[in-house]
Amino acid sequence: MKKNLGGAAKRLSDTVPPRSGRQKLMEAALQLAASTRSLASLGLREVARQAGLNPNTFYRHFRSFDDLGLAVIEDLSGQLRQGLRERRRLPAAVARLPESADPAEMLRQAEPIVRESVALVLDFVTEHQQAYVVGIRELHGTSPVLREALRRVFDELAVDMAEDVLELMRLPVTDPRIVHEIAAVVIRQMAFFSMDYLEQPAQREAIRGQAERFILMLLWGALATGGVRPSNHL
Amino acid sequence: MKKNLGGAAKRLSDTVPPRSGRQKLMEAALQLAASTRSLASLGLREVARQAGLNPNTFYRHFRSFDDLGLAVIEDLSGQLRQGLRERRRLPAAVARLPESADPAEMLRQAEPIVRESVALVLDFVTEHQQAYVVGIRELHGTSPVLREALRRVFDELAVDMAEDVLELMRLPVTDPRIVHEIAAVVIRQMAFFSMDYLEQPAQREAIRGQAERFILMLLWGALATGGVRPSNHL
DNA sequence: AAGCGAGGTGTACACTTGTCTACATCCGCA
DNA sequence: TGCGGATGTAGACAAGTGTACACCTCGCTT
Repeated sequence: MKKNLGGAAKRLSDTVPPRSGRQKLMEAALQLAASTRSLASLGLREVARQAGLNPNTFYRHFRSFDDLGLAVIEDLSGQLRQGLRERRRLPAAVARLPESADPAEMLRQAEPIVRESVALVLDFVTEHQQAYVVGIRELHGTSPVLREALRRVFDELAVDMAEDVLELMRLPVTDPRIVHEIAAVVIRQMAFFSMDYLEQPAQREAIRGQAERFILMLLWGALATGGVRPSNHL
Repeated sequence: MKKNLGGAAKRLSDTVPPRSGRQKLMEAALQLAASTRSLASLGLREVARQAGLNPNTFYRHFRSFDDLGLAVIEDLSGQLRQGLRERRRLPAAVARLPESADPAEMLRQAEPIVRESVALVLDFVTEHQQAYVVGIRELHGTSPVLREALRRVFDELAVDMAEDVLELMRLPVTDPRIVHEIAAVVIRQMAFFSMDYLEQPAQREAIRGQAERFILMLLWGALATGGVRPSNHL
């Protein structure tokens, strides 16, 4: 049993364009999880059936269900991170904030960037709806392995975002750890906003506004309490 | 079928110290869900076994699994809301913020209240760990019924909190909708912080600090952008 | 005192599940 | 040419599942 699986799992960048077996199973699992239940509680036979494959074929590619879940997450996280990074370069060219000593002025100019970023995230989750929903599910799901993996994905996103914010906005925040902390908070909150956005299409504009306001408020607070000395503008 | 359930459910303050049947099942489900899988994906027989009851007895009390889930959520949400409300009255007597035109001064005085509130929530989730974990799981779970129910629970908490903030802190925020919006954001974020808090006992003090900073930043931002006119202190 | 219904138990059936062993392909390489 | 490993299929097994029907036993009401 062990020999077959080990061999199959190790082939990474093989010539596998006829997306067969492994990939079919992963797609089937994702589709099923998005529409029915959680990734971790899927049935082996169920997935195989959906993929149009024999139940036993599963064993050839994955040794456990967490194994499948990890593969799916890894795959998706790659797509997601790359997708976000690609598009994020756009607004960077559009507007680069000048350094300013006045937080109010700075934030007024940051507003369009925030608006653009929020739109970017919401468009992205709309486009990859099922993958996103599954991801959120598993983030609080039952499998510690998947939880940990997804937590890392989110944290990577937060790091990316923190880098961008530092570079793009030149916020006068002294402690980079604080920036990362804020980024993590924003990412998590955007997870909620995104779920609302997907689930309540009628309220989309309102939710978008909430997200923008939230981020602006937080930036304000960050500048006031974490960056510049409060006495500066009081 | 309907008559049986209704009759059993209506007995509230009856002489039911022999917590029997329905309650046993609910406890079993909660315990099982906390340690093993999600509420919605539990087995009928599994729960009955854990409760030391015959599988068929389940039918006498609940007509479906969502039914059980709803009952559990309703029960817990009652406990939680009441528990929070009870304790929240304490700091109200301790420190009532004086009205002040200076946001910085106001927030400096709000700090202990925030600290106290954060401690309150974190203590509470620690005390009701399994119930809390299950709740979070189902908030993003597969059953739309339970998701909706939990969303409502969280929203009620946000309303409570908004009321308290308005009364306790006398924040000069004009639009009460904004207060509620902020409360909702804080509640959700506290959900994440609480999970971290429970899962990483070694980091507890750090996480507590993050939560406090987050709320203070947000309050700052709210005062600056949503409440008082920005020109006031700039 | 009789009857009724709520709560609880036992048994049974059809079905799904994970896993095992055995058999059939295909492709690359000696 | 033939061989080995990776991939996929077929059938079978015990165990677990949801549900249905029949039965028992209290506590109440009339």
